[in-house]
Amino acid sequence: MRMSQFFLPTMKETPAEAQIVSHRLMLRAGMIRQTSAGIYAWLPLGWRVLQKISQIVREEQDAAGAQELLMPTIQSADLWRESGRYEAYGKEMLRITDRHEREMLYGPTNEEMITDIFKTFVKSYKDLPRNLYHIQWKFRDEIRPRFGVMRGREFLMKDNYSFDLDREGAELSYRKMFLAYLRTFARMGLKAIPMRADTGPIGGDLSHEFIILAETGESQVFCDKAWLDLDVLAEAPGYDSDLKDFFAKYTNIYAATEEMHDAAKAPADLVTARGIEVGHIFYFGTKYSAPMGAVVAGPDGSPVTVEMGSYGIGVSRLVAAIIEASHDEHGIIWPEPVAPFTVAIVNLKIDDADCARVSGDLYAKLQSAGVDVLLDDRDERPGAKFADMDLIGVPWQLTVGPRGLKTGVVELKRRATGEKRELSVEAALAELTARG
RNA sequence: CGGAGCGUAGCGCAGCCUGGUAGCGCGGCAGUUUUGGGUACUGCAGGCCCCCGGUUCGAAUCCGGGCGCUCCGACCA
Repeated sequence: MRMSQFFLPTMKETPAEAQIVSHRLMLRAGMIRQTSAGIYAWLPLGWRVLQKISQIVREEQDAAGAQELLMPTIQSADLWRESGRYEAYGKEMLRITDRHEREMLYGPTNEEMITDIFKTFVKSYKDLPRNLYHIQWKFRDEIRPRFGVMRGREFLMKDNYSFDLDREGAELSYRKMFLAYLRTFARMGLKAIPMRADTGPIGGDLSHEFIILAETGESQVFCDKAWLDLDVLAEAPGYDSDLKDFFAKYTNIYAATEEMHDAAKAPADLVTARGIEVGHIFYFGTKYSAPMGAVVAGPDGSPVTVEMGSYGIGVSRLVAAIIEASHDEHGIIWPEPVAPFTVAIVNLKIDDADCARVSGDLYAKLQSAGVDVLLDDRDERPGAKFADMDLIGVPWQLTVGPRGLKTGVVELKRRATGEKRELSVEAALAELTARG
């Protein structure tokens, strides 16, 4: 992307309404635009990040055996009457009436709809297990939306639903999602810690919240110091195993939210920190399948009510959560896997022939190597360019200026550490091509 | 949902008390200048002063009603 063409409205000043650092930085970096209380438009830079995050979520869901589909945002009230939640859900549900006076709603979640789809088509135990997911906009009419996309009313969520013949199968599905979530967050550069949770209105008796640690997190959490050294990507077993040992290991290390914390059970090496909830998984048995009649024929021909679980990741919240966990006074520090661009080329002097030629050449070669690259070809002062790059947090920043080119070098800066190195154009190209 | 505020240029704000030509900084545009971490100067453009009604010769300003937004608390992917 050429920055001169890119729709990127960055700001020097911070809008007054933004209270937390991720909200301020998202506004200043031109990622979002508020359109109503708790409702945001995603501008091109923000949308790129949202897609990067969605893609990682998608890859891990697919690897765990879940299949993607897409359900609508608007649902029928009748569907929710089947589970009894139409009345139970209260004012958080946005209710809509269509031109025929039919009662509709903007989905806050999809248990009813997926159960309806499932029961229509799945009639035999031979078709189990099934795990279906989608990434779709949800609406929950929060009393007080705040903190930007961290607690918006409309938000993008990955939600999926598992269907199994018995509790044993359902628990295996649960463990697979447990692993998938740990891997998903780890791939985004986050330390996410699963904590036993209340099941709340969704119901059920087995549930974990995934909480990432960030100084500015909303809630107090407690965990064993051992969590900080775990590397799930290095040791995780495959999805074809039963995952029992893995699950036991990870659930036996102490971790608790403030509500569940028990000082008597806490280890000596206790870390007290702030956390942000980015995912939540539930096993809830037949809570929806029973009232809605999701029944299959078992091996002996008799009807079996299926065992279900549901699993959610707040995709749009993750954008803010990552910023909360990774920023400095200059701006965002994107972990490379979710960065909107991996590399930025800063042409310091656009009317200098050498600068234009070298930066244009680097840009073309990196692009054809499949690297997400941003070329700053704007007629701005160097200070403004550097400030913008740090604000939007591009992990690798390659500065091409007349001073360096005299001796054939460019400067490569790593956003995360601030480390700068001078190297030849060829060496820079080789190093950055490897990041495609 | 209880409490507290705020709506004036794209953003941050002053003006309102005490009614009389709508302002400042940032940003934008043009130019000069500068050129390796948000340069300086000059000029220009940009406003249904949230909406509706009332008072008044005259309302951004006073009064009434509405709408929107924010903050603090109780609740939440």
